[in-house]
Amino acid sequence: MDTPAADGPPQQLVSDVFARACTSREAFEGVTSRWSSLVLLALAEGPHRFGELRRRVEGVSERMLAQSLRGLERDGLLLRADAGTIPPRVDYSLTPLGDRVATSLRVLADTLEAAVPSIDGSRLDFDSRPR
Amino acid sequence: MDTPAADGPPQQLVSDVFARACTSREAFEGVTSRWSSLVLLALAEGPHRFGELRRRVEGVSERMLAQSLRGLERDGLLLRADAGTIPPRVDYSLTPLGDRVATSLRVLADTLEAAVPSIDGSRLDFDSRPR
DNA sequence: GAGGGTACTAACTATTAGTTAGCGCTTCCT
DNA sequence: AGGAAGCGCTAACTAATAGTTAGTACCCTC
Repeated sequence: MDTPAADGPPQQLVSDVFARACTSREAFEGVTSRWSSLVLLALAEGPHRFGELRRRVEGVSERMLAQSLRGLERDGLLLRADAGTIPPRVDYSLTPLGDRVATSLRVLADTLEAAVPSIDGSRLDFDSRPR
Repeated sequence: MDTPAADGPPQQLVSDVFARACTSREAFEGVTSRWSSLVLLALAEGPHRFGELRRRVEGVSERMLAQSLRGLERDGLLLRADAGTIPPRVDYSLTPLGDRVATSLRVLADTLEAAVPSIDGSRLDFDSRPR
């Protein structure tokens, strides 16, 4: 942060995902990690309880789900609302930042879903090639 | 693919990232995996050679870079052009699909880069909270 | 002629993800 | 009334995956 007398456009991005120690890279890795991205996608459809997420995100274990939720909560992408009742009830919902992130992930997922035939073809071709 | 006589909008998405065995989920995981996403981001800035990518993507090992490149090539997201010369020269560039994917990742990265102060604050707050 | 760059790969180890079991409590089914 | 299932986790253990080190065969610069 050494911009002594910068009078250019309001804000300049000083953070860089390519930089190993940058918060944005850590957050990027957190967001794109296997289960977190799917959790965000699920929450983009509306608030969910723990068990609902577990069922929605096919194949996630309770351990990984809990871990992903903690990470996303820590980065301020989602809100955890513990009703404090018995039996327990905890609701998860996206913050505005989480919603923006989830929106980009949705675009990505849509692109990939639409490209499935192309991808399948490419894989077949690649795998049939020698070496 | 069981849409016997659908006459609605041209194409309907039948693939679902939430489904464990779906190609789109596999591709999604491939694309969002730790190094692949960074490689795509780097290639979005233009074609790169192996060594250039290695230097651009801070912290990647040659093994992981090679592995990521194979995966992305297999899914048809990038093109590998081996000059066949000695010393070796291999150029990597994005396909149209890879470019679309990289664009979404760029949006995601921009969002996160801009949110760094917010994320740092959230982390500090989260970590200072008891338990 | 020593050192570094080219694009990798094989073998080994550290880290991380996944599995299993359990917690105290409630509600449903019989 | 007894048993099973669901709730939201967590600890301990194991399987998978990521990262590290070293090596390849050749070239160019100092």
